[in-house]
Amino acid sequence: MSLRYALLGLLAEEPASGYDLAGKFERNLRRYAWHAQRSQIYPELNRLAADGLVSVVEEGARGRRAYAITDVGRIELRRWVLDPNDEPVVRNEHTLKLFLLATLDVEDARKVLRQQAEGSLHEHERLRAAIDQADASGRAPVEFFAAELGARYFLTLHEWATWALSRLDET
Amino acid sequence: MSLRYALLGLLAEEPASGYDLAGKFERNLRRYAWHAQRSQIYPELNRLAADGLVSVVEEGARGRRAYAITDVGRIELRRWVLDPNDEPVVRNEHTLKLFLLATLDVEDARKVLRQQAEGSLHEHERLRAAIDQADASGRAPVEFFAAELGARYFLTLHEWATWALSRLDET
DNA sequence: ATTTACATGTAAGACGTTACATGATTCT
DNA sequence: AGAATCATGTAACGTCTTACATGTAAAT
Repeated sequence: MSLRYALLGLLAEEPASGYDLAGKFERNLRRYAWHAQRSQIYPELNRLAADGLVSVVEEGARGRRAYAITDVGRIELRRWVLDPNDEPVVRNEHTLKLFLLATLDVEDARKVLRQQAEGSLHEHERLRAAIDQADASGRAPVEFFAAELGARYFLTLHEWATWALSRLDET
Repeated sequence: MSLRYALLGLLAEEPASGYDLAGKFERNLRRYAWHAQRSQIYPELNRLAADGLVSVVEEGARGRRAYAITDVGRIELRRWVLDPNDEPVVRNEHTLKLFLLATLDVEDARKVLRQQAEGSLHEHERLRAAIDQADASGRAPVEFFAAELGARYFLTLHEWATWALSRLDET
């Protein structure tokens, strides 16, 4: 059911079409939080509309339909975000591969860990620069909390990969 | 197909039964890398055996069957782990909720962040203690790497939530 | 005129969850 | 003797992916 709330969350910021939302998933969510294809988004939007959580607010060119979150949708979104939810399920193929590196021989693992250490440091610096630029322009801080978490996450990944490399060197 | 490789990776460490593997998922993978239920693990083990990637190495009490990875399985596991695979898909309900914090009002956001700061510190300490214990008894690298990244990840979450709370207090 | 981007969907099959089903062994 | 844990599975249902299907508007 997370897809439903991801859509509500994106629509809570501004009205958007299914096509727009697919772009938002791609740009803002898929690397850290959630992924969805268009073929999943369109039917779910129709279900959300049928349930009264969103409504069509604009019909544009090429059959475009822009949706907005309703008051009922906002209440339901808030309920879900505030719900403590222990034991959330995580599926991260990238992290899984990092764990399984330890099952390969040392030279294979070293090579990939070096790439990982480098790549995550680069991602960290990219996000940090974007945050600093946004900070300077004096925007509302809460909008950048997610970016800050991303930056810290990639730094942690970098440090972990470096640590894992040193562990492999010990043996 | 990730489940298949998660199983191969765990079996690359040591032979195990489906029941054992469910425990390994629960303890080592589910919070940051991958999750699987027993009802998914047993059929997949049978498929892996049929494909010659694992084999039954022991039949014990209560119908227990321990599997070991085969040479073919090891080759296939290595191929998958080394495969670059850009754009891996992430689904993390917890992170999604953190991203959607921006849609709540400040008091609600504070509430979530306090829960987050407390919960992630607790998880960090739990994992760090488990690592210290494992360090003393010399456990398998896969479990060790997983726990270390988990511990670092939860500490990062804790620090981020604390930072975000202090940011909210500033205004 | 042609290409690119916009725009919405359906269908088949793969993957994952929840509930159900069964029984053996160990611990207290 | 009873409870907890070990141990393996199936069935129904829900979610997600991949391939297919269709057409419009803007840019070059």
